[in-house]
Amino acid sequence: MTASPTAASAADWLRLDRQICFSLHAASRAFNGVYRVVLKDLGLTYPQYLVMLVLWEQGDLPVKALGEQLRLDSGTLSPLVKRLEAAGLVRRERSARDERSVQVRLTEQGAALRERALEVPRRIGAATGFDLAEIGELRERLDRLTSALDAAAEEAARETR
Amino acid sequence: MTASPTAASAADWLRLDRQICFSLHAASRAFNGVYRVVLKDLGLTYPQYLVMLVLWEQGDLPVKALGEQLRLDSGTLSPLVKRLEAAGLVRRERSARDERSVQVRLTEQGAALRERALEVPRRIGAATGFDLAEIGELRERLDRLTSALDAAAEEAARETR
DNA sequence: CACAATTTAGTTGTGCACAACTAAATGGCT
DNA sequence: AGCCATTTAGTTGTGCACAACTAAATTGTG
Repeated sequence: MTASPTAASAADWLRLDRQICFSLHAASRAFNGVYRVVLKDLGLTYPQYLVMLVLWEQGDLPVKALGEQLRLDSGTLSPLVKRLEAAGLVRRERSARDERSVQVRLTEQGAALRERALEVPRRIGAATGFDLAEIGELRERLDRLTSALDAAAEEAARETR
Repeated sequence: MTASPTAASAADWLRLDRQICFSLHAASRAFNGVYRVVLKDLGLTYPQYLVMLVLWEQGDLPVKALGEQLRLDSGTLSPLVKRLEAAGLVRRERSARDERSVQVRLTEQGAALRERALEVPRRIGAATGFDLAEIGELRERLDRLTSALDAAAEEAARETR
């Protein structure tokens, strides 16, 4: 198996895999890191900021809808939203019509926080040196990658079954 | 930039921020997800796989060097490496020359796992539909983003001090 | 109507990321 | 030599991600 072409190219792929895995992993953590610093002033973590962004944009939503928007399940969202509630930014209210559903509502304080959050993208964007076109292109590529990966996960899971 | 700069453009940036934040966050988790499925056979998590990739490529390393390669600190690596040890894939040995340092060594079993891991990149890569050039380009962009973000985090941290 | 299947949140347990801290060994400096 | 700063791992605590599970309400079907 030493000098055979299959083994060599498989090893090359392993090296490439290390590179791309690492790049994405590092980028994600770097992103998280810079937001952590900027969001510290607002008292938000990065995932909490994502939730607030959705609420600011779309108004009050049930946990279910939040999870769909952000692709997060209740195991992640339930405690996160509770922490937002503890911070006084949202209220959780059982829907009267469907008692299974919990509506997440911005409080005055939560809505007001948006004003301060308007600063955030400027502080990030300005410093990264990426212009709008580049951001858009990167985003398009990442979304394409995500779709492909989701499909691949489906495929891989099917193989295992 | 539009003619009316302040409120409208800040809100626009907030919306863009939501989009790019979400795209990267989602891509990272999708990546994690597809690897989770594929790595299940090997009994590895994604970060554990990253550590093993470095060890396969570069041989035994102290925890310090692993952390530098992967930009992970001891708070993450110490328990992770312990779990790899518990799985029989590595041994941890205090260096005789410098008793502060802990050398992470592949066991026979750990080295042997590489053979099975050679399958992994093919299973991922084939399914994503990205060719080598695209992977390279994406990687270059992500690395540039990471550098910029690291610099931005430095900058932001300096502002706060 | 009765009851099984589905939907919606929440809980529990495992692992990762990171900040803040501790402990021990080392190296440098006077 | 003596001491202090640095280096290297490890520990503790908080929060996120996700799998597997539970509980309760709702919906669909015979």
